[in-house]
Amino acid sequence: MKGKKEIVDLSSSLSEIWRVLSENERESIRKDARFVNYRKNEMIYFEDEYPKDLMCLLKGKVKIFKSGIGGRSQIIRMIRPIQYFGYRAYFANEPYVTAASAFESSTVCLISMEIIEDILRKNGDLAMFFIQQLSIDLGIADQRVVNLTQKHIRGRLAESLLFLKESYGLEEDGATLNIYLAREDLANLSNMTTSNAIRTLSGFVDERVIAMDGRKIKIIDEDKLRKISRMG
Amino acid sequence: MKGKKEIVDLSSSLSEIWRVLSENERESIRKDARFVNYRKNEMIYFEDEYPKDLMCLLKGKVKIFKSGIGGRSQIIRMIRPIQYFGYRAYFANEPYVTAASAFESSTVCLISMEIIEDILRKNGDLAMFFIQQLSIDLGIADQRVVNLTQKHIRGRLAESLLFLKESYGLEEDGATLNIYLAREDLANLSNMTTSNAIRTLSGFVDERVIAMDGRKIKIIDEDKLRKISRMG
DNA sequence: TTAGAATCATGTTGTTGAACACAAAAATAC
DNA sequence: GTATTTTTGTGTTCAACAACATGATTCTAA
Repeated sequence: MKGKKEIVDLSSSLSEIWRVLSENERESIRKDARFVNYRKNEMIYFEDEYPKDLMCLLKGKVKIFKSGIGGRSQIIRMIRPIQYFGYRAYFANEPYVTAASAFESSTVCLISMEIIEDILRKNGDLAMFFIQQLSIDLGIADQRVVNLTQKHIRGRLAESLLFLKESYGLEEDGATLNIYLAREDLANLSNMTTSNAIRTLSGFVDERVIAMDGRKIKIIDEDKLRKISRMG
Repeated sequence: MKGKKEIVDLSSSLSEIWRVLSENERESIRKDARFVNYRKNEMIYFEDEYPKDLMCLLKGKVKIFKSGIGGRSQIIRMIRPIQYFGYRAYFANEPYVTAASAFESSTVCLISMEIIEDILRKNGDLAMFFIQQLSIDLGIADQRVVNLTQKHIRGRLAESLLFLKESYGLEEDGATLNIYLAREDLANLSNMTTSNAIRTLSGFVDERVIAMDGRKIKIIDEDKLRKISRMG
């Protein structure tokens, strides 16, 4: 019935929740699932909109951000493939308090939250999946409050670089971050101005902690980076 | 079987979860529920401990905090009676990343998390209760990241005062905050040093936004306080 | 019981350093 | 070749910190 372009294999794409579902449950999700492509920098949802769908990133990179005081934006989290997002606001019964945009060309699978809620009310394993995700994210958010408020500028930037490494990994050379961020995005991730991101990055290059080539960032001395992240 | 001192009525004390439970489920909770009193400033749990129990504050006030860089502590949230806490770490399968202490003499009801997990895997309503709580808290944490990092010192303090009003209400005079915090705690809540909390509070008194008498804080001009909180 | 000691919370001030705004140049992308 | 991004420099603001003063409370030993 739905478009024929869905070559995507749901069972492997949504693996984490697929595992815990019955055949019936899978069927109702199959019927509803939609796939949407977003171009680089395209908005996926906006602050204050009402959430309707669970989203699972299949391909690409997505940033979740908030516009703060004077429109200054703060990146809250970054999403990588096979991560779910967009469900918090629905569960809290609120409009989105964040916005999401495709950081690079991305594919997202959408599933109606109402269907998900129906299923999880009967399926304890699925309920536990969301409880666990939310609990992990809440722990990260609590840690982030302390990191962003108490660490100094170098520590915050070092931490962001390590976070990007954990999230998206490295390229074949085993050193270059597998994501190319504008200085401005790096700044929004680390709670600093673009100027300071640039200055501090240059500092790291001088100290031979990283190397840069345009937006490519190579981690030279990860131990030292960790030390900076802990101390400053 | 259990101590006779439990005059506490579980059905009204745990009302929010009690409503959604079957008689069987209630019985297994009744059998396990324990009541513990904590004196002012006594620790309830410590960072890095393993979580075992769901906690429900029945009486008193509790603060959840993290020790950050150089032992500087950051208050993450404040708990008021009939709020649940202590479950996040269990669900995330982690040791506590925060600590909790009684802010004043408090009574807590403890229920084994294993029992709770067993029940919620079969009871979709209970599962939704925790999903909703976690979702709300995660939204607050995201907002908090922006508030604490982007607002200026006056805005952060103003926000904390309004938060305390929302959380614990006012005394009979309709103006005095129904919680007496040390300047240090106020500072830890607002991400500033004790000196700055004192300085900024004095400023608010000069501007006739609040009045102070020791630890008592009277909100004189709530509109102005809101304006300060919004503007930064 | 009370004078004094010790401790802690509160309040004040000056200094220092960090981070920001602004501006303007250089490099790069489209 | 125009626009955007990146880079560097300068002056200013702001908040952390240290050092210190004061007052309240608790403890203790005569």
